[in-house]
Amino acid sequence: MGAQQRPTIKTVAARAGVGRTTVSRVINGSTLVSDEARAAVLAAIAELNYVPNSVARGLVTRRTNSVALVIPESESRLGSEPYFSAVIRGVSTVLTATRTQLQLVLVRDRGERDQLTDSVAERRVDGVLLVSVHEDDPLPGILENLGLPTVLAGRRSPSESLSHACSDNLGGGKEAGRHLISRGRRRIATITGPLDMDVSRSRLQGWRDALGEADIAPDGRLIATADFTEEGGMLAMRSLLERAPDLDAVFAASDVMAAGAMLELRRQGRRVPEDVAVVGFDDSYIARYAHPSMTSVRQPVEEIGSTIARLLLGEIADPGAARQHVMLPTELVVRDSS
Amino acid sequence: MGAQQRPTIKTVAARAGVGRTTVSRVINGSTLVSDEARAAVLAAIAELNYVPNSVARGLVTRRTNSVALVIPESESRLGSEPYFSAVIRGVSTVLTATRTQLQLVLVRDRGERDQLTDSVAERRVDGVLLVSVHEDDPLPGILENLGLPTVLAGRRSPSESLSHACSDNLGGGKEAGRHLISRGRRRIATITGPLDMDVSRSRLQGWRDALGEADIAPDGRLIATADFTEEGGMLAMRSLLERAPDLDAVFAASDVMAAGAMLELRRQGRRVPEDVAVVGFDDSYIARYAHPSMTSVRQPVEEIGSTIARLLLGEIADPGAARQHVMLPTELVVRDSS
DNA sequence: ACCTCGCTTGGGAACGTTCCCATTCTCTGC
DNA sequence: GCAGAGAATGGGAACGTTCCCAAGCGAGGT
Repeated sequence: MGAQQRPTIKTVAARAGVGRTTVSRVINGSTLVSDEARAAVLAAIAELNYVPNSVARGLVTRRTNSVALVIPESESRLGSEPYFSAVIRGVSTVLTATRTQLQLVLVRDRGERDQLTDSVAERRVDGVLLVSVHEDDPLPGILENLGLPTVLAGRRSPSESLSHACSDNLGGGKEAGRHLISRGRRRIATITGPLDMDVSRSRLQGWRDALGEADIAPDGRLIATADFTEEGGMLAMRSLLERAPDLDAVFAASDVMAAGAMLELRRQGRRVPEDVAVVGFDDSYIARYAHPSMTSVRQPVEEIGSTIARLLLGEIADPGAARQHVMLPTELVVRDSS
Repeated sequence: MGAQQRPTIKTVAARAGVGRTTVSRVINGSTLVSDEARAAVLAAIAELNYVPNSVARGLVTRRTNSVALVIPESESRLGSEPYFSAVIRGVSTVLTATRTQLQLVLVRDRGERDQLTDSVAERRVDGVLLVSVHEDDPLPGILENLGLPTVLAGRRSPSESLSHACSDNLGGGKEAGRHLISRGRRRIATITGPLDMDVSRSRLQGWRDALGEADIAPDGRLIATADFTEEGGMLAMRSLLERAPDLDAVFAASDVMAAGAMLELRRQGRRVPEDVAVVGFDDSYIARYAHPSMTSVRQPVEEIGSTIARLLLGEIADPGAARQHVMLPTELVVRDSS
């Protein structure tokens, strides 16, 4: 039972006493069908428990009603990095509403990336969402050449040509800097992400702008680069303390790195926030669970997810349409670490 | 450019000077092809940059090389619940290695679930992975009736008939109980998950067993049920403290609930671990980030993910094979909260 | 020298849809 | 009463692959 031959559009047509085409028209909501024919078809569909075969449909329509969401797993582990989970959630919300399937692709290394482009070339998806792209990432270019609609979460540079949604990283960094200054701090360090990513550069620039506004002279010893991991944040903090032992605040470009920094601060006997104030970025649960709870720049990650999904669906529906760039606001959430 | 007509198997055949079938044979690795024909075909494929159309292939083979991973989003938000991220990671690892696509389905409510069964009926996937099933969940039965290979992470009951992988929840609960007893605690409470889930019942039973071993009389006032959320853990803790103010330890069936419990304990002025020892379950980053850091029962979540993926691929390859049940060991990780 | 067997090969059919087009039927207007 | 328009309908072809089967072609055995 259960596994017997499933009905096709022909079976339905026979049962309803009409032709294949009429059934197809009913399924696809064409108006050029008489009421009685439509009723007969709908009855037959219900009786036979018929569901159209989406693969056969895809062969002729050249549409799969599914999009890929590509997440680079190498650099920031899904799970320890709540950012990705939130993006997935936002994307999924929009896709489910439009009955589009979500193909999740975790890319760990180069080999897997090549597989990905194959899979995309196999026309298994109508479009691609890319998260966390580096400036020199070849993937967006490849996809563009394949003529496949592509939308980014984040951007490769401020002049990004592909459609994308990102948060106001410059503004967020500036807000973090201003906040620390307003708390009376003057030796304010920063831990940035990889500098080949626009997120990192923008947040760094925001921090610089805030310091500039307050006429605090730039000091290279107060800048350390890490890789968005806790371990990296720890090491960066250590290096900062060596080069600038008198620092009294640090702005990290992610909560995870800020958590690593706080670990190192405690290890070296510096109190947070009394000796060193800390501000993170993301406002994930890590900020809430941290001890002391962490001040952090909130970015609307789930909304980024839903936005890129919406942009992609638009681009699939109308490939000729103009590319769109969306920037979402950030917001400082003040807690005990600053 | 880029979007011009993509080559088909016919184009390749013409270019290589052979028939369609020979090209197909080369692609699918048949040995019944002469070396020179194979060489010609491979050359043509390379020159034309040909990639087989997987949709057309799927139409005749009735295989899509993609499986669905279904995650109920309602009860435990992806992201705040690291369990799901880890499962996804494990699943993805195995699938990528076998070039199988992963369709991620977040199910929020009944309506979305119905869509899911439709989508499954449309034959878009070769099999389904279900996470976090409740005892009376209709989905496994529906899928079984559709004749679609189905594998569960976790089980509906100890006599689960479908293939599944789960961790040794009974053993884990027992270990947690024994540990607290070994710390000299005697009034040991527990916060369980929903009792219509086997995970919850098994962990509870393990806790009971441990208490029984130590000849501690059961006491209903020491049991509270929550829903695997932080909020729920908080409320459960409050209720426990009301009913049994003399409790000196609590075992929560998840880290998230344990975190909620710790919050409530602190609010009521009980020190952890001096007044009340706390043990969680999962050993997620929440346990590490908690303050004090949390003792927790580690379960190999990523391995559960890779196991169910492997089981599903096996079942797809050989639908007649016997169902398999895998139980993975847990391990107590002792930290400062106990 | 002929038959047979095994290795290669390629054409036809099928998978289940949608789209194009021709056909039938009905109704309107003169 | 008849031409023409427009609505409704259904058959054929196509989408790009795989599978079935028939056929070509040497070689080896009798």
